[in-house]
Amino acid sequence: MLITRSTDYAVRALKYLAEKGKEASAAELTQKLKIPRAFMRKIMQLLGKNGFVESRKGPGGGFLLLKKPEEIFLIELIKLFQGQVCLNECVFKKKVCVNKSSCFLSKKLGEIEEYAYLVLSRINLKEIMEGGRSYGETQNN
Amino acid sequence: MLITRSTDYAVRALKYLAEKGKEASAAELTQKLKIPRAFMRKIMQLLGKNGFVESRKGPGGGFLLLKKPEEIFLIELIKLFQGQVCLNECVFKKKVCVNKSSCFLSKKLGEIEEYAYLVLSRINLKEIMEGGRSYGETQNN
DNA sequence: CTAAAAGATACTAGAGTGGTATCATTATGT
DNA sequence: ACATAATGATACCACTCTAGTATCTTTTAG
Repeated sequence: MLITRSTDYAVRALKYLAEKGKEASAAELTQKLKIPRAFMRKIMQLLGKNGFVESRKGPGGGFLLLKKPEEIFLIELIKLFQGQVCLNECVFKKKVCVNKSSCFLSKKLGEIEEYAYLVLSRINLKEIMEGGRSYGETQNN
Repeated sequence: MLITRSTDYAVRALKYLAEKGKEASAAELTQKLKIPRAFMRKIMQLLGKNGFVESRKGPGGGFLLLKKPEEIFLIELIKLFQGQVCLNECVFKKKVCVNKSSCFLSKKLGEIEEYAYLVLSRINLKEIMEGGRSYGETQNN
């Protein structure tokens, strides 16, 4: 899949932090974004380890956004939560044929991959926040 | 994933049948294409049920291609072996957000999806056969 | 010192993919 | 008629990935 729930939750959480402009705890994120708590915590930990947010323990602690929204690109989050995006190999996890250079089908799939990679590389959090007011504000699953 | 092994095997089998121009048994396909026999049989059965090939039981029986290579589109095989391809919903199985109309991210993912769908819809077996001589002739996995 | 937070880590459930196995059915050739 | 060679139908298995849970430890505010 192009985007998994983990990546999506990460985007929602970062968006929330960016809009709030202040620290927020996992409990708050859980409540506001209606994401399972334990899952949210795991996601925040990974975001913390990778420099997207800073964490503070203890009462009143929580997570603080470390980057500007325009510096956070979707492709980074996809790589972080769904694994390395290696062009012409695993973006869509195709295992089609060994003769990549000469195989027509592989070339066509590669084109799709490149297009996807390009689009995903350009999307940043700022755009997501501006482009769709509703993103992350409602959800059913 | 964009293309699974089942779909890939189906393409290889159809390509083989098209090149041979005559009936071939599952045993022959298995041997020539180096695809696990039981798996190949399952794939051929599905191709048979869906009008791509005709099957003949009994000694000397096998499978005969029913369509012209240029009439077999990759998207059909993908739908058959990987499920319905519903635009803006399941091509990449994204479950991102409910507000599809207003969500920026969903729109962008939809663009990728559309592009992929378009490319896949245009690829037919004839092109695959002509475009890459090596397709299906070697494989390691 | 207590409680509230995050850190670390291990575990579980369900779905999808890739593949196997078995028995039933049909057709061929002698 | 009969043995055999083929497909049809169907059930099952192993592995991986995603989504989510649970538990125990560490840090820190008041």
